[in-house]
Amino acid sequence: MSNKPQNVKGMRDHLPQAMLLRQYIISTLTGVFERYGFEPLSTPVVEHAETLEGKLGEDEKLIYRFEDHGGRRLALRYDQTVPLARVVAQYGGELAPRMPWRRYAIGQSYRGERNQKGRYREFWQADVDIVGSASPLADAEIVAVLTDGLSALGFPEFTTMLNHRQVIGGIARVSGLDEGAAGGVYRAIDKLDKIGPDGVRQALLDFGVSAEAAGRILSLVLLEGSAEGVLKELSGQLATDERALAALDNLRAIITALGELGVPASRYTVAPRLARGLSYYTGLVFEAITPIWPEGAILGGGRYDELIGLFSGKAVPTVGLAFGIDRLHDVMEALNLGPRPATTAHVFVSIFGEAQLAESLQLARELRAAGVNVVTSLEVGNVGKQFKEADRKGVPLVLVLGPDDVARGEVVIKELASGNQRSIARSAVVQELMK
RNA sequence: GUGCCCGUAGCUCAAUGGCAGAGCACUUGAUUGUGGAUCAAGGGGUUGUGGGUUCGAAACCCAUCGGGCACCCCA
Repeated sequence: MSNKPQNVKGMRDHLPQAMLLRQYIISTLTGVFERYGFEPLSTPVVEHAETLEGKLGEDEKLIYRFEDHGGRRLALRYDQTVPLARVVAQYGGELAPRMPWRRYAIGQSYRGERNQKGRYREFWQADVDIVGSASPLADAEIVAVLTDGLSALGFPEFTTMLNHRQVIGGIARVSGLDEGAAGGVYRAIDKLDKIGPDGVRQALLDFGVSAEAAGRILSLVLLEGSAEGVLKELSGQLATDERALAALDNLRAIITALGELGVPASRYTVAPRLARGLSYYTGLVFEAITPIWPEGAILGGGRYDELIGLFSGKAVPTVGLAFGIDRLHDVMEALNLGPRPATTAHVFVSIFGEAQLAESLQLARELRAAGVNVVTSLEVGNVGKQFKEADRKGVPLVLVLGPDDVARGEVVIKELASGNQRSIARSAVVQELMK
């Protein structure tokens, strides 16, 4: 530790190669969010510990807590959702004209888990929420943003699994379970993809669920196929449970709106097995999955109509989702998606010799003023070495202003990848490179 | 948070108790108007860190920091 510095466990450095892709992801998603009229919000990563406490259920043990110099009990934010709730309560009047408020927030959150691939103690999320609307249109719009976002990033294959908290609740109730037992049952169900139907059956029996009830739960949870078909089957099976029927109506309305928003039916399924851990969800829940990332969801979200009311005292219906930037990055890396520039500079301006120094820097200035990313040599002379530097750094173009070129009023532009070079008029260079 | 595996040059790895090495990368030169290929030379290490065992430790033991995997949970 003393000689070789190391990062803090689970907290990662992002070197330029990684950052270029991460910034692409962030700017692409930002573009999608703003096309839907979402507005940016930024809050500190540090909150009062009590702001985060009492919102997350068992996950609270993962919160980073500490005391500051003044003895205040503080915590690093666990997600962007609870801070959003705080902001809505704190600035209610100021935000009122924006309601229903579409807001996005991109930044890091912290969870004290043991890290694994795709799971870090500091991680970035792009969080998108619609605050102050209970309309199924809002739920559908969030799913549409999800679909557009992944499409804009170039994901070829992904599916969003949709479910509703009261469908899961209904399954538990018609199987004769009380609400108290439901939590463990949801967790068992959520593992279906990992442990298989028999594993879930065993887990249910271990929870004390009767064999008959376990069989019934399994048959419901295993339903799949077209969204329409699954909804119809669930309606029959859950006919005695009013809340579940209302939930199914809600899902139908959301799916109808999805169609109107242009989300193709191939992009989503109704999946009764989807539970999701966060305790604050009250309605729609969803997760996007992609076949090449079996480790888990690359994003997830849902409706949480009560969380924001915990601070403000009145219910503020809200639906939202979080893109996991780190997982998106890992998947895109694996699939070779997105642009892969080696560096930010597009043009390397070499400096032939002392006599050409001013002339070369002047050209660089003009290019920058025109919006071209330019790096200049910091060494004067030895053009061969300068070419080597440009090549090593991955800058695509090298400009040479040698004595002969300057005398002719020309500049040599060489494209390193192809090796092609040509000489063009000095006066035309800026125009040429702006293309 | 629990369990298991791992940490040697910038990177990938070798050396299993007895001289710390290779490939790639990097620097310089062959090449004073042009990178990549080739050839030659060179720099680079307290073997993550601290302690212990031993005549002798990269190797064995303990602790610690970091990485990976499975639980758990999730983005």
